[in-house]
Amino acid sequence: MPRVRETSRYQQQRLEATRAAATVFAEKGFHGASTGDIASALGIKQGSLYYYFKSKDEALLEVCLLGLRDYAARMDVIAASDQPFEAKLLATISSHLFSYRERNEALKVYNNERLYLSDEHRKNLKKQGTAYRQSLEGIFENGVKDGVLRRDIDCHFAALTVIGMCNAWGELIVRDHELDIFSLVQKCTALVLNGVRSQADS
Amino acid sequence: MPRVRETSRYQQQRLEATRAAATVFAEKGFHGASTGDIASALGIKQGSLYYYFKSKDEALLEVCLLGLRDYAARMDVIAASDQPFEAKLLATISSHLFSYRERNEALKVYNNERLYLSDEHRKNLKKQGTAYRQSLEGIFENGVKDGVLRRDIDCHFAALTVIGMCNAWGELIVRDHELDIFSLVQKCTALVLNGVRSQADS
Amino acid sequence: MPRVRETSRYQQQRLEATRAAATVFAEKGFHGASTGDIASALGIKQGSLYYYFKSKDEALLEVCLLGLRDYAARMDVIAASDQPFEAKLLATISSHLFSYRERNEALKVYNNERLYLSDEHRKNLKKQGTAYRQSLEGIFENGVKDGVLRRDIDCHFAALTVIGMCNAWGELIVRDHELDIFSLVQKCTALVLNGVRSQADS
Amino acid sequence: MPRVRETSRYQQQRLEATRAAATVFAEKGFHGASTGDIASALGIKQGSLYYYFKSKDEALLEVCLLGLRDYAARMDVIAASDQPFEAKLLATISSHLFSYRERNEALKVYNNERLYLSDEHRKNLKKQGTAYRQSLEGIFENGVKDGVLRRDIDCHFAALTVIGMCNAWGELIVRDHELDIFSLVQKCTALVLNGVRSQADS
DNA sequence: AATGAATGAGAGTTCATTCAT
DNA sequence: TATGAATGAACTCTCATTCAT
Repeated sequence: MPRVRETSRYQQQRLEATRAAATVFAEKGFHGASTGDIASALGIKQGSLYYYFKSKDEALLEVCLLGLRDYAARMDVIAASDQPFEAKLLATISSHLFSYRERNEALKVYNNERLYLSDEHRKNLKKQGTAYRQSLEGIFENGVKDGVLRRDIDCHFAALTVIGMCNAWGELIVRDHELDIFSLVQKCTALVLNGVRSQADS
Repeated sequence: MPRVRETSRYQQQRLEATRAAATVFAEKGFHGASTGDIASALGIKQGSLYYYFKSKDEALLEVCLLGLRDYAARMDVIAASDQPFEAKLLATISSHLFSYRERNEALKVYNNERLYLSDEHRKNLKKQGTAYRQSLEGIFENGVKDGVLRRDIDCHFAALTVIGMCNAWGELIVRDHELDIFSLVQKCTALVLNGVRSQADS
Repeated sequence: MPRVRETSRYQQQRLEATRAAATVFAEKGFHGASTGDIASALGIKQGSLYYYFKSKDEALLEVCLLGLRDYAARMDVIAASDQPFEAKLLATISSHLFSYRERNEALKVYNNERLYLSDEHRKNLKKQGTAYRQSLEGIFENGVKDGVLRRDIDCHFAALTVIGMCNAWGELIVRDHELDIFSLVQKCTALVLNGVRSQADS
Repeated sequence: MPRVRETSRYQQQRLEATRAAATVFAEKGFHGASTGDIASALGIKQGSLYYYFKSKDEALLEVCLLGLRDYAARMDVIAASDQPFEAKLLATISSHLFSYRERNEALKVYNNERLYLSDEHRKNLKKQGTAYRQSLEGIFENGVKDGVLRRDIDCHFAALTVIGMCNAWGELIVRDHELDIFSLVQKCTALVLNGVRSQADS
């Protein structure tokens, strides 16, 4: 079998399979989903799945990678730009929330199921996740340095909170296809920036 | 002669079993955890678990109920009190985050695994979850009415976001036993109230 | 524990337990019935059953013995009497069919479940069953000898057939409590004696 | 490209599996037999059995259907023919008894274990069983109408008795592979027709 | 005389995985 | 490129049985 697996046709099919796996894992969870479920979603037979993935575990890895694709990279671009803090924050939230739409359910799977990966696979992923958080943390730190943000802000805490908030909304985005993400991004950014209290009060 | 399964000894043991199940489900997920895992955590044999639960599904239900115990009730008390908005918000976040400590990992399990409950069991739970969100939403609405909160706040959005944030932090609380929750509560409340931007800027 | 098990009170209770077991075995079969089912039918707890039976197997043995009680003995009496063949046949069928009413479902259990007894227990029972058939066979042989029965009758076959017929009706008797056994006995006897063909024809 | 489970190879193997199940159920009863027993009899591993049957219950259903295959249909043919009563009776008994040989032990299983089928499966079977009895009853009724049978015959009773007798003999046929069924059929028919009493006597 | 509690063996069932075709 | 067939391990659940109380 001469390098069939490098064919672009093969890669195309494999991506389809990964997407199907993402959908199934997102709905039933990694352990709750069977290889048969994924095969069904693809319209092939159970055994045939192994033409695309060496194991169920590898399928999960592929889904996670798909979920993260461009994720950290975009974050770096945002962090490196010389926009003001507000714009960077909005870009971050926007990038994060839109991922949930574009990437099918892969990002949700990454969030919820990645800890079921084999140790080896998980290590590789971890780097990217950490990089993302650190980029965001850096943005906050710069915001403080520039005097745009309050001085007593805990940047680590703030970064984690933004990510957590985005992931919480991500769950709802995946579930509700009608949700207007543009307006959601606005609201999230505004909340993080200004809080809910009326300015007069403070 | 008290009926068997109402013995306080029995109920006591059953609670222990529920706690063990919470720990195991939190770590491995419902489908990833086996009844053997739960039994091991309890120090009994696998089959003996069925003396306390009719099925694995019932165990999950009990864990979810434990996670929600007093949850909505406390929320009602907070909502009904005549404290100012800030105090209510802090009380809510505090109640939510401390639940993650007190209740073992049950609340985390409720958040992540409840959708694997049998349909019937899930229906019963749903009410309590909805009630919680509505209480919180009411608090925000009153805040707006009283002029404490900005007029353009979307209360539904705000309530969901606060819950989402708390749950995101809850994950970390469960994972890191050293985390100082008091300070976490302060930071969360401050962020939601004031946002991160320095006042001068706005 | 000084010979409590010989108390007549104990024996009384044990008989009750055996009857309950008969009912349950008759309905669900030996393997389909659980010791819990029997205990429930008796109104006691599962473990308590072992006060009356050393094992489930012993319970089955007791039920079979109950089903056979007086069974072979009555057959001997009938065979030894000097009534004419017709009377003996009617007595046999009558004794057999009424057993299904009187003995609760024990005789049905004996017929259907005895082969699940442990080897040792089964051997003991076998004697009684064989004796019954041989007695009946003897009655037929005498009938032939006396010229009451046709000469070309195969007595072994005839005996087995009568027993089979009675057991087949026994199933229905157990199931249908309204069945009029008197008239059933008449019909069965008549059929065996005269067949169904109108006399003119032969 | 024929659908998978309709392959003749698959159907062939499934029939083999059903036969194996019949043998095992006949010997140990439905509850007493394990799926492992059936698999062993087939020469495959226990789990592999589920490639052919969705559940043990379905296996029982298949066995029952096999036991009844052509059963009612043959009865209809016999009833519809214009042979004299005697010939119809002989054909019926012959058909019934030979089924016990041909169909492996499936008919015995149908008789003894069908009540352990799930409710739904049992309903479907019931029709066929009832049809058989009614056909036979009709034969008797015609016999009476034609004057071949005695006028006071209870046709319902007679039909049930013949079926019961055949089933009783069926048990022995299954157990004893040497039994001469031709002669058995003769004896059964003669007994039902003429009874055992010598003609002079009546 | 009976029970609460536990056990361990075994059942039915599912499923990831393999492999010849 | 995909499938039919099979496997073996794991899992949930049931149950006969034991025993201290």
